[in-house]
Amino acid sequence: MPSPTRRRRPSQGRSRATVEALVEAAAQVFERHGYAAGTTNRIAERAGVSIGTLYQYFADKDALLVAVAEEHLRRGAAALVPLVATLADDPPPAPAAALGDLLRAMLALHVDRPRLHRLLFEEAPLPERIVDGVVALEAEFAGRVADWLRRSPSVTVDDADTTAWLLVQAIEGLVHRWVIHPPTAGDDERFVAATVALLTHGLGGAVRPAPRTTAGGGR
Amino acid sequence: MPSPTRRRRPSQGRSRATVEALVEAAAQVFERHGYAAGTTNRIAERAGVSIGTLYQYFADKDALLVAVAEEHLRRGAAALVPLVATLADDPPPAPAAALGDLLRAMLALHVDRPRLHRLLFEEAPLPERIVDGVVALEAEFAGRVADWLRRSPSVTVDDADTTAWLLVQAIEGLVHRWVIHPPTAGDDERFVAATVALLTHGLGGAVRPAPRTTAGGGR
DNA sequence: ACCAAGTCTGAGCAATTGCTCAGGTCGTTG
DNA sequence: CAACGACCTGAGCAATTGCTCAGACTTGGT
Repeated sequence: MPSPTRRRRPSQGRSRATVEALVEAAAQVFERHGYAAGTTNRIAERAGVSIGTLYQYFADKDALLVAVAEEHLRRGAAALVPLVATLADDPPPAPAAALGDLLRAMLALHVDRPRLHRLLFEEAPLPERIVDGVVALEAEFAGRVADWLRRSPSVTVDDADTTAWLLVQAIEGLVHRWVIHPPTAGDDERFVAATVALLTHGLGGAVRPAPRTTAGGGR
Repeated sequence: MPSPTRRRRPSQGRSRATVEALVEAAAQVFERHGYAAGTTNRIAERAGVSIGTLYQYFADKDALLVAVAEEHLRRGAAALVPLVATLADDPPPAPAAALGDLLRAMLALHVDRPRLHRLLFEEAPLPERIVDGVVALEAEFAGRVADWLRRSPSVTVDDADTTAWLLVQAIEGLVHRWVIHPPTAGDDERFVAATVALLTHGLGGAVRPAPRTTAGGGR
């Protein structure tokens, strides 16, 4: 039984290359034109095959989108799952280090094709199956983060579950907004430093080495 | 000269009511069906007028979307601008109170029609004029927040500008995600409390009344 | 060389949809 | 009442687009 997104299984090397080219072309066309204006004819043309070939491997336009989303998700999970797993280490990783690593990993996942992820999960009509998968993955991450918060001696939060959810959502959302509308061009480390400081110490954070005892804002 | 989004200016009371009904119908139809599937015929039907009437007041489908966006923005600005203005008070408002007020105001703006704002600024093809307006408003807010951070004696951050940007984006993004995918149903105060705690004190925050003096990163 | 299965082609069908326009209805003014 | 303009109607046009199908080309095994 073929995958629900595929119509025909490629068996020879030639057709496997065709399918790869189609998924890549779909990602490019969707990224550039959006979902509605990303026509199947354009995708086939971009992939260098005819429209008939496209419909031999994909049941409909949605199947193409799903294939792109699955590929994107696969890469994201591959990069983040091991990182999140380290939160279970003993002793638990320090907040600043852990959050910085996560932020840098998320940034790396979004530097190229920044519009694609947004398109996949906000603009385009992904089937519930995929959306549920993402929600489940986020929930799993939040659960592991909550455990980590509870096990960390330097962390004292009232509501570990809600705070963990906030952390997961904030990291994902802020990285997104940063890569799409950066207020200052490209200074990624500045973004990471400020975000880590905000999340670990809040507005009272960023204590400089040996600060004056007088009151005074930063800088 | 008519507004660029309008074709004909309504002069009598009857037609003004028609235009209002059309904008409201467009908001409902776009919210329910998305932009692409929100057909102009359906909007006209929902508003109780014929398709011809719709095109007497709106040049094209985009003009309808722009009218909805402008209305939405008008309400948002009306609710948030006065709140942000209080950040310039002397003495500066306490972080917890100010952030809590902003969060509650944002929540109130999104409890009904949670999908609409997302659709307007993420799915639909808004003209640059509108997007630039939003970016400018966010930038103005971030500027006022940065000033407030610098003037607040209890706040010590390294990079007030970047932190202010992070606060604005985090509040907007987290409220969005909360109203669309709340992990636990509807406990808004819990969300506000946890967010305020995270943003003001970070992971070392939420000091319970009379905590022990034992080790702990808390402040 | 031959053939069966795998692979590819692309003109065109069916359905959707944004939008027009010729003509109708209603309210207001002289 | 008459007439003018504001307002409204809705069948249908033009263009787009997802997708089909009948047949041609390629490959690999015998």
